Amino acid sequence: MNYWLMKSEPDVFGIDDLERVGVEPWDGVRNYQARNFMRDEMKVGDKIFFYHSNCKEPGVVGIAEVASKPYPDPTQFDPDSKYHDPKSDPDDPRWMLVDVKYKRHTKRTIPLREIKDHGDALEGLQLIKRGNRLSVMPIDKQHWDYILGMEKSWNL
DNA sequence: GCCAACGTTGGC
DNA sequence: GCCAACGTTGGC
Repeated sequence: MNYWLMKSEPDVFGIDDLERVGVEPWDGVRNYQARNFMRDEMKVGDKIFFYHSNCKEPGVVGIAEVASKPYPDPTQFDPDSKYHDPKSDPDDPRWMLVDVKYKRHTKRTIPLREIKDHGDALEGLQLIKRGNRLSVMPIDKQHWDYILGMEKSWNL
């Protein structure tokens, strides 16, 4: 069992949207490192922190789960999609994705601000490394448990 | 809206 | 293969 964090902008597709649709193909990822995680390492049933980025209060807002094996991102072949990639060969697709399934909202938003305040316990967490821009990243089990524990504690 | 950090592109 | 230019991410 692997643990992940996936970012999404709530203005575009937030945790409420995921709850509404239930399962969502995680399309539009155009970063090789993030793709490699989805293509090579994700397994059905892996746990995901759903993270809101680029918004008023960035942080973990929910739990999701990997719901499919990797398969080619259809938007790469769609000329009308903003994710269209004319250089991708249909016989050897460049971009792969997995389906993501809603599990639940966290009891509260666990803000990035607060996660950073626990930097000692969360040493090595990619999310709080300098200049981090990865939209899909692995999380150590111990970090997963620690952050999950924060959803119930309102004091720092 | 600003801007630092980072990935990608393309000329050479 | 180098690296400057450019575009994007994402916190603040």
